[in-house]
Amino acid sequence: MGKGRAPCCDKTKVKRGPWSQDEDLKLISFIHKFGHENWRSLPKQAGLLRCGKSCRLRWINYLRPDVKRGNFSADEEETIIKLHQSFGNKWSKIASKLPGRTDNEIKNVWHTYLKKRLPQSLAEPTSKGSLNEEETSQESSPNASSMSFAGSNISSKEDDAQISQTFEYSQAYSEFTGMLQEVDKPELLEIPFDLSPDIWSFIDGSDSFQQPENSLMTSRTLQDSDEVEKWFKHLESELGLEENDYQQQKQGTGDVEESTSSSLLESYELLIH
DNA sequence: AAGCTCGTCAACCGCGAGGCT
DNA sequence: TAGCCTCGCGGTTGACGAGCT
Repeated sequence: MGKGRAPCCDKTKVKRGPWSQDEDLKLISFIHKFGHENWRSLPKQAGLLRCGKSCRLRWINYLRPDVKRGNFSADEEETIIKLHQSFGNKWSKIASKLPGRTDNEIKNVWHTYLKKRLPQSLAEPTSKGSLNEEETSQESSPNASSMSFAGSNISSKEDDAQISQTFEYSQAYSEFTGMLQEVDKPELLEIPFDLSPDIWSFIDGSDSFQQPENSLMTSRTLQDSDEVEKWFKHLESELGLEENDYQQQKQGTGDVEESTSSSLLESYELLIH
């Protein structure tokens, strides 16, 4: 380890607190275009006054397309309780067994709700060391980085075995596994309706992204105009926008842009959930 | 209606792990 | 091998809304 800890960012120069819709859009569209190879440099390249950690958290916990929102089902709650018995406060571990759920979300649910539902004895994990050393060493596979969602890495075989023992409903578990494999496919990151770069420029209201030098993302090929048309037709129906509005936005008046950016974000959320 | 308390959840913080030079 | 850097994790905080007095 190095001496001292370099601050992750200059806290006087970054924005903190809740994210605005505009920031969300910038982050979404940047990641859609270029991926998230380097969280530290991402905010600068995306034109965000945020620290990389903040961007990463926002993406993982809220913005990524496969994140499942809304109340936890009884099955999910049951699963969390059982997994907590096995793993203790290994929230990312637990999250990896619940497709679309994030460690943060599970942690919150546990502390605010599930823990209180259980008798004291059950609210504590069965043993501190239930997650053995082998498992721990296998946890952070470096190659999980490029598309590693906090909640969607495929588990090791040892984990699988343990989980299978933990679950009585092994069938449900195998369904989970199948879903996880799906979720781990990078292409599922894609936002519905494959959009052309032009559209993304329009959505975030600028062409100001700095192309990362070593971006892994291949540049998107221009989609045929049918796709674009489909997208706008969909937006129009979702948002009740007139085609005129689109023309105005292309010319770019501030107010219209702002309201549209929020509408588009809503639309995006509608589409992915 | 106003003030207070409590619950929820998004976001922040600090640390350890591990890769790279 | 040491130092540096980034990422991911888990604990904690704080804003905000709902319910209660």
